[in-house]
Amino acid sequence: MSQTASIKDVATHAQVAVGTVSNVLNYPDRVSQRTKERVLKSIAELGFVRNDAARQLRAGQSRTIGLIVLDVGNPFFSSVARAAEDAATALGSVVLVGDSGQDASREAHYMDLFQEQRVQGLLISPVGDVADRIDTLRERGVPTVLVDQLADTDRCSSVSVDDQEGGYLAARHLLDTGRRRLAFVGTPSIRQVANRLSGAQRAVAEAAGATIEVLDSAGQTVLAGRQVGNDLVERAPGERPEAVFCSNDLLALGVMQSLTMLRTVKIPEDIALIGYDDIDFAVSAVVPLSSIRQPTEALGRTAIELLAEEQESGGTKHRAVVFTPELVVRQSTAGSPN
Amino acid sequence: MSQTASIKDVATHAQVAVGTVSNVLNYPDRVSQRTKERVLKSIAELGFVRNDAARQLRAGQSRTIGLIVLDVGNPFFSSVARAAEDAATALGSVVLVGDSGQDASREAHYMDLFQEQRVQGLLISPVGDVADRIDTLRERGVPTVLVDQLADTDRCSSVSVDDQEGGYLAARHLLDTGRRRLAFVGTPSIRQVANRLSGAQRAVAEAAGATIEVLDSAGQTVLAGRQVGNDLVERAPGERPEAVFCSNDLLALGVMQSLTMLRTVKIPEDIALIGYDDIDFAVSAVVPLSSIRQPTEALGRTAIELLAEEQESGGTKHRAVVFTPELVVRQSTAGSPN
DNA sequence: CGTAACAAATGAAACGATTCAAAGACGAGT
DNA sequence: ACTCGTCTTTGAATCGTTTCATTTGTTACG
Repeated sequence: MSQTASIKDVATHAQVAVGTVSNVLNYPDRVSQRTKERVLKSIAELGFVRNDAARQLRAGQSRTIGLIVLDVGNPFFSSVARAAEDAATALGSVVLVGDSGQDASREAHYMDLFQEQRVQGLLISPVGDVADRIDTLRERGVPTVLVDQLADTDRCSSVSVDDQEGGYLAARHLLDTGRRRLAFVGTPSIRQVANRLSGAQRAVAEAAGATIEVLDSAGQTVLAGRQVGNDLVERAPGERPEAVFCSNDLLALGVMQSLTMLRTVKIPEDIALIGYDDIDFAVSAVVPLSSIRQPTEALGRTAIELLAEEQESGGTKHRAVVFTPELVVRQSTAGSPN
Repeated sequence: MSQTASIKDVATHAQVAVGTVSNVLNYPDRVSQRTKERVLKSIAELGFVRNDAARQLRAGQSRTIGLIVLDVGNPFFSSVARAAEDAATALGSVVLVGDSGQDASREAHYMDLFQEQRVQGLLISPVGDVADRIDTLRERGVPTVLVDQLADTDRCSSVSVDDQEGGYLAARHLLDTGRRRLAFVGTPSIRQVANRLSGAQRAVAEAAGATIEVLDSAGQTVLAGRQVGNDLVERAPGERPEAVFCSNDLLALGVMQSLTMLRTVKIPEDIALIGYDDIDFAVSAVVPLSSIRQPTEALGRTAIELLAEEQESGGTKHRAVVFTPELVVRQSTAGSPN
């Protein structure tokens, strides 16, 4: 009673064989009504709870799906994670979320962990170069889906949003409102960020007399944004960009905090500001933040669907789903300069 | 090579006994340098990865700690979760996060799941009444720590923040700035929320001529807050409260969105607004949001510490750690009415 | 009455790691 | 040469499930 009862204890208590108890649990139809009742009663009395480790050992695979994100504190990722969880639950699986915090070693740590756990599959928004690692995982029968990053379809599946297009939309919008000297804030070592930047650069190249400088931030958090904002404030007014495109909303809100705290710079008159992701908090910012919206629910849901497809095909067929981002204009990019 | 190698395969390949391979992994000192090298080489060549299920089955316990929160999308909880993860990692454990979404059945689902996984321990911020369930868990050797809610110390340990005090601080602050007709927004069915409310009521009782009405929200999200805000906007101006205290910042930001969208109501002149948790986004809100700050990192870290204490004592000794919340005043509660 | 057909229940084997008592190897001391 | 002690290695037993070939029990039919 005090310690955990095993299936054997249940069998003894109900006076049946262990196989019968297992059948009651897994194939109730194979068992007669009478014994079923007896077994269920014993289970209740002993407070028996299946040991998942034993089950998994026998099955050779777990009912678990690993998800590695860049930052769970970012509403974008927590939204994707929740959608994935819901979709997985519907399939009888569970999602384990690991937070790499944009750190390659933490990412590797979680990959090791998930491999030891023999996860059904892996969803990952990678920091480092994980292509080789993913190949070996696939060889071992662990299908992987890249999340928020386009993959080579003959290596693995992916769900992503067209980041180049998103970057283009953002920069184009800033240029359309008359700004010429742009700045990009983010960590281009992350592929998604690099793509957003290159989209922005394309837009700049198309516009006469436009320039874009890159400000590498220390991370993609509110705090990192605040730091960049402080640097901007310290510049001579003429040296400041007319518009800032941040690679995500957290950064943008951080920049906004710094700029509005020191009352010298006005948004959007002096500096226009646009973010990326359109998190819930963007609309209620000091100056409501323009942003690029991504379909987070669709990303999470589709990731699970693709994983299921991979499993069915035995990891041979891959598919890349690409969603289109959407520009959301708010006050932070209103009007035109001067 | 293609499928996963077991310890037996490694043993064969390295021409040693399985026990030796196990020793290389767990007690390297017991093995001679030469065989150790040979075994490690085989491990690398075969790409062997430990099977956690088997290990866990033998050990009878996993290296996993379950954490059930009310809403991972809420930065308060993701911050607590991250702190707990970091503390657990330092102890060689892993935290699995389950999101109950304030739903008792989802909460029960995760409890079942974690019990099947034979987690080392459980951290939970409960929705429903889980006292009995926790008792049986303890009997089965699964220590539990209540997070963000005070527990009876002769039943289980807990880390919390004094919610009554927090509620008192918030309401008192509103009253001190001259407001008399207050409103409380939240879901008092959640214990924490109920405590915040009762603290606020105490403050109101102390102030002459002050009243507080309770607006039960559908959840504790930005969306739920927006709904409440819309209701407020539709009231005749004289019917509106002079100050609103929301049981968390998400709700407060939602209310703020509704109020500022329709330009008729001004914050803080017409309605003052205060939230709870002091999430990162509070400071960068349209009108910077006053709030009650809670020490999230300390909560997460301490939860893990208490769990360790429970484990050491065999679940016999319990301790309740209570932190003190702190009032953070910003523009949303500035000045006084009229 | 014999037996075929089907349903229900049985229990040993397997999954992959860890543990531990026992055996083996080797050198030092007598 | 023999014994003792230390260090290494061995391999069977174990954890709690699921699976599946067998056995047992029951009913139907010729």
